Amino acid sequence: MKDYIKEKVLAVINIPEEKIKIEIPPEDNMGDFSIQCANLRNEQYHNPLEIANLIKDNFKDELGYFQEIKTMGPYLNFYLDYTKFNSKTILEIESTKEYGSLNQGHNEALLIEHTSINPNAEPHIGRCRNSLIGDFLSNLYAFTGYQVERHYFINDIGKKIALLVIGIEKYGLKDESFSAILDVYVKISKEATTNEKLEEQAFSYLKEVESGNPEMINKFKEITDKCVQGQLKIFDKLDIHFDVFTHESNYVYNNYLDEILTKLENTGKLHQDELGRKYVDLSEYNIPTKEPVLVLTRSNGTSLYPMRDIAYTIYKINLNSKHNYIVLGEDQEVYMAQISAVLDILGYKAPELISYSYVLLDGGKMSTSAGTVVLITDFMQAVRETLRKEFKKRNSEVDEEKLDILVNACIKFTMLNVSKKKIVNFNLENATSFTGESGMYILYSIVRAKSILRNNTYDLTKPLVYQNALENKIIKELANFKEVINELLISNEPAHLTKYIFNLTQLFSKFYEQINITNEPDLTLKNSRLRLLNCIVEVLTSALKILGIKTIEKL
RNA sequence: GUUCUAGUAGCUCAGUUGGAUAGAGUGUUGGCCUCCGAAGCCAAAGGUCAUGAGUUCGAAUCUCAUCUAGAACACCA
Repeated sequence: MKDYIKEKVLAVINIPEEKIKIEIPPEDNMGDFSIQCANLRNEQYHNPLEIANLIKDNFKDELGYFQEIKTMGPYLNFYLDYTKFNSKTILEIESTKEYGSLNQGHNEALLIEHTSINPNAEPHIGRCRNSLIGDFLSNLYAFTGYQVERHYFINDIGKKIALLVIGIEKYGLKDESFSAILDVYVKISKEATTNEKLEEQAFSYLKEVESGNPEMINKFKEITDKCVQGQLKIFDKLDIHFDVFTHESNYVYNNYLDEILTKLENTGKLHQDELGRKYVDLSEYNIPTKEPVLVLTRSNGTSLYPMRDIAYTIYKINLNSKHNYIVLGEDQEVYMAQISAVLDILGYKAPELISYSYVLLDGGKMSTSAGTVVLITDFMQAVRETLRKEFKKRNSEVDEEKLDILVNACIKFTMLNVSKKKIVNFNLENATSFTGESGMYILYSIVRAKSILRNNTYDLTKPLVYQNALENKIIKELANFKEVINELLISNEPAHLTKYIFNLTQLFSKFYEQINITNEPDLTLKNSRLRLLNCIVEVLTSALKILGIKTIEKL
């Protein structure tokens, strides 16, 4: 509709297309679309009021979408002809398989890496922000017609893992569980702060891995794989899955790293300092580090993480150089700029970075050692208990399968409802509440709608009649879904989608209170309302699916 | 110290490329179940958009400065 208005305005006055901004007026009585004509001034047109009148008088609404076009000061307001617009929108939603998707991806492949948590850590709510945003993006791009491949990088070597291996050799494991491994890690890393010999031993283990000692390599792999299994179990509960796993160690005991170093050497950007460390000169890239370099190797010749990461990233770029995304915390922004610069030197285009801010716990930083951390499993448990209590209060029961869905809905909606760039101030009490702006409210509303749809039948061939301002408003919001999706592909901002979902749900709740459906005596009206209800459910279900939230039929 | 990000109602947050009277949720205070599921709906109160200047016909939005919080900046990953 906005394109239509734009096209017709351009036919009236001669101005650059990008100067025309179609807005949604703040009040319902101001129409459905508007143009602020002060923006259209140039050498030819001076007076906004005159411009508004000029367009109004010459606007050719060939398809008859508008019942009225009015000026209000410098504003030009367009009033939709709802009888036409409503039917058109409802029919489009009913006949489109995935309304909102315009197949923007044209079935092209898209690669995204997210989560990639260190094996020695259990996911907490801070880290899982990465997974939730990553999964949201994966779903969004899949919805819009991309063939999405989700990648997970397993950091199975490095000092921390070496320490873990040493710890298990020293203390053994009380059982095969993930938490048993984590216990050992906590113990050994504490010990390492006072015992310098442990660090030496760790480095010697790493050296053996890099020189290809198969026994040592296996030790590392075996332990980290167990860890990853533990992590994946947790993500499985969140309904988050991955397609491709890559071990960091792959890039260590073959010649891959040497090849990259040779290539870098040929560009003249690779240098070695007096301690024998190899580093890349990034002085041409304006990266805000004290020294404009990126160090790739230790003085003993073993690789540092950036070295392996570059190798891995090149592997990903070779798989997909066109649509390549990575989700990282804001603390990695400068690091990523360094990696991108090195890739640029080597002639590669770096993946597109999606970054997000920290999660603080009740205003303070989360710290594993201080115990001020909320593990995702504990968070899920807390939400589950709150839900159980609420069901009990209402003397109703809920099975575990439904609880799984509800818990996910609460967590995902809460976490994705804050803009990526904003720090989340996490408060368990707020996060587990589910009145108002919450996943529970959304799912509950859908259940109410579905219960009406279940108990009534409707006919898709009968004419559509709407005579209520609220219905007009809802249908306009449904049509807006396409634009929201388009905007998401640019902003990659999950909070925009949660706000849309909440807004539409709220409109539904008003509709539910104000307008009777089942008992409406006029069958045409009843049929039209049922079809509208069905469209609301369709759009909400699609939108929730992008957030990674499933819906339920009954509570 | 340098660079980046943020600061909007008691609390948690929206506010799209500058545009009409700054919006939600939550909490508070009232009201609404004989009626499609009250985990809901309606209403009221609640604001120096951190502060100060500037640009503009017009600023929560752009620029500069200051304050506050967070992050990054060479052998951690």
